[in-house]
Amino acid sequence: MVTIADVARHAGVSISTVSYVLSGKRSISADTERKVRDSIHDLGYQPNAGARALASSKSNVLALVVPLRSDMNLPVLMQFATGVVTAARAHEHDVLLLTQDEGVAGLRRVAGTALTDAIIVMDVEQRDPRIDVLRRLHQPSVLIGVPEEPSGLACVDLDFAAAGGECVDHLCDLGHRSLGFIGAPTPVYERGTSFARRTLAGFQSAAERRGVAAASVACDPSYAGVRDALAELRAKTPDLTGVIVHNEDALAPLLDIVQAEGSAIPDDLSIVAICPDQHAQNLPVPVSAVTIPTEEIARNAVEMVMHALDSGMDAEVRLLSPELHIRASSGPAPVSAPREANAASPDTDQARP
Amino acid sequence: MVTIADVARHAGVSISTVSYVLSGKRSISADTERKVRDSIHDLGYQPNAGARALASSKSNVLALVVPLRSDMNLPVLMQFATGVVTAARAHEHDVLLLTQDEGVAGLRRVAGTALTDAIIVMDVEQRDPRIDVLRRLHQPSVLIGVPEEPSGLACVDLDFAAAGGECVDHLCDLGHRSLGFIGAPTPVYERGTSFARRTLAGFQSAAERRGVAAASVACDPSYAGVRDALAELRAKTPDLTGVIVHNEDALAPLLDIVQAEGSAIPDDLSIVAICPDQHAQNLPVPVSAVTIPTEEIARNAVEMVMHALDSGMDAEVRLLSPELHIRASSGPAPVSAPREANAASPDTDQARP
DNA sequence: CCTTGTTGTCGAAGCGCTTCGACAAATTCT
DNA sequence: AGAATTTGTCGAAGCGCTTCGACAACAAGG
Repeated sequence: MVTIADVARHAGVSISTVSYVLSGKRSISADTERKVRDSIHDLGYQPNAGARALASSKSNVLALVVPLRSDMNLPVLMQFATGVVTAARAHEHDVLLLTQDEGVAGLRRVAGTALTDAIIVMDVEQRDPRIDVLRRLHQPSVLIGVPEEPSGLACVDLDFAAAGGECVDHLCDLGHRSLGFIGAPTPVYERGTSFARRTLAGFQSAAERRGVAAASVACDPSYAGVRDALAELRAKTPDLTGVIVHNEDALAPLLDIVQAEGSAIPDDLSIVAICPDQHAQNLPVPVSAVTIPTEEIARNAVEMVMHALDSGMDAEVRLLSPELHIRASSGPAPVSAPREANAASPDTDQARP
Repeated sequence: MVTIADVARHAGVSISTVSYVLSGKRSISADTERKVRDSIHDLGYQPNAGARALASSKSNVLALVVPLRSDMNLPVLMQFATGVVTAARAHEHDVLLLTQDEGVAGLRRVAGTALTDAIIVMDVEQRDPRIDVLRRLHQPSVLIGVPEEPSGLACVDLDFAAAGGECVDHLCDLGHRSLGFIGAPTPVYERGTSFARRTLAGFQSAAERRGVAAASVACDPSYAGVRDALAELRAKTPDLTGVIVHNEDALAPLLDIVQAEGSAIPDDLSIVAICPDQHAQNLPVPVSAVTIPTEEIARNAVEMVMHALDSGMDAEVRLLSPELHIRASSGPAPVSAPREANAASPDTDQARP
């Protein structure tokens, strides 16, 4: 193994000089710098991470906590994770992967042993037991998601409430007066998962604002689940003409089911989704969707971490604006009710779920 | 920050004694051990990872390289990743996430700086440029997947060739004489991705062994892609009655398309998949499938790494036996050809793609 | 010309831990 | 009983790096 001492000897300078060439923390003459860099290159020197961490109290490693729940959408998580890694590498940092099931102990461990410099947490719940721990930790942290009480914490996320609202507005602008919302599986709401609740709230308040009928259901990621969800929605809102889907796994089944019953999209039923863009495109009917910009969220999270690391933490809640991409799945509301429903009272403001 | 010196003082012993209590590398009297453990607990001592790594030349961190390709199935990768983390934690190790796009440089970096103790690489290609680097690295590594020339390397994977064969056997045992294979997207094969090629090879040789007609196609993960793939398969093998799908994203579309054209599953067409079990279940028709045991593969990979770490590397290729779960999507071959096809010559051994 | 800075380099003191050799004390063997 | 082990503990030497203070050498200011 080549050490900094080897480089110093080879270059005919002192160890500290080599170190300063590497860190740039003191000025070095052009001549010396060249000699040192040549030696580094010739010897193939790579500084030892452990020694560095010990001496500088910086590990240059970020912890990333990913949920391990079967009801989470894995592709989205994976996109986040790789996005975080890519962004972190751009700032000379590496990423340590932690799973949810280590829970609070995992956070304490990586921070307490100084394995990492900072922590990024995904899939935050409204009242998450981890946020108290994070506040106390002597290590900056950034949440992807927004808890009920975000004071003192840095958070990034898509503005899911606005996203829900934007979908409602889009459909209302097309003349729809009766909307349904297909959400995540029930446990996701019961846990108080931040993004799921915020979208639903955004949907509901926008529907109220626009004065349209609105109903919402949770939905299991199976064909049966989607079938039930759609049936329930229609029971609650008989003249349903527009559905907003915030559930990646429900999208494909929904399209099938609707098609199988002989309804046309968007002529009989308009569909708008909230999901990664790529997902909305590769479906038999390209689906209008509010993009979940996973990469951008990841990049923001890393930038906030880096900022916290060198200028001290500030408790910012950064919500990215939603962006609606209109495709073939949404269109003008049908003139008469699409099914046998009573088209008489189109804007009965329905009960919320 | 509490250091080992604080603990030693608090317990009234020397630093080395505390260290030996922690490592168990020398015998300690029960009395001393208790005192030390109490002090550790009272002070909330957590050893500094960097110092440890420096002194012991062990970082207790594993690198995991995940592919970042859009044509890879993300859920499967995510399952691998969490499986590796969970298994690693059971052995007191953490996992550093590297993405493919750092390539060979990433491997050199983590090994050269002693950031990690060992490397696990996913999505290996037949002639992967990384394997040469891995061989030279002074750090053990385990591949998930099997390259063309695995000598000197440790590899784990599902026995995809056997999996392909098992699917063929299952269908042949049910009386099918004309089989199709729907594979990954074309680029996956072009890259020489290990698992994709091995499955295809297993399919082909089993079909030959059983003397049945067989055709295979690559398939894009979109409805159009699947539609084309099915059409191509039927063109090559007119009296097709059984399809083997090695492409998670093609499964749901395929079921739709078949259903939409009025064919019954499995009465007109049997379908067998190679994918994670969970995926095969949550479909409108539960699909017979050879499980991809992601967690078990991950566990094996970590165990091989651990073994290499304390007993030296041995270049084992460990292939896990496939396990077929029979569900509703596969059944006896129809007595007459299902479509307008010529049922005359059922075992024309078709050309391979 | 002497002070006052600047600039570039060096030596040495850690950072917190592991581990080796030493060595009393306790145990076992002749 | 004395020699030979074994057991439990300690001191100290690193591991490879960062960083602080010191200090020549040289430039600029009065």
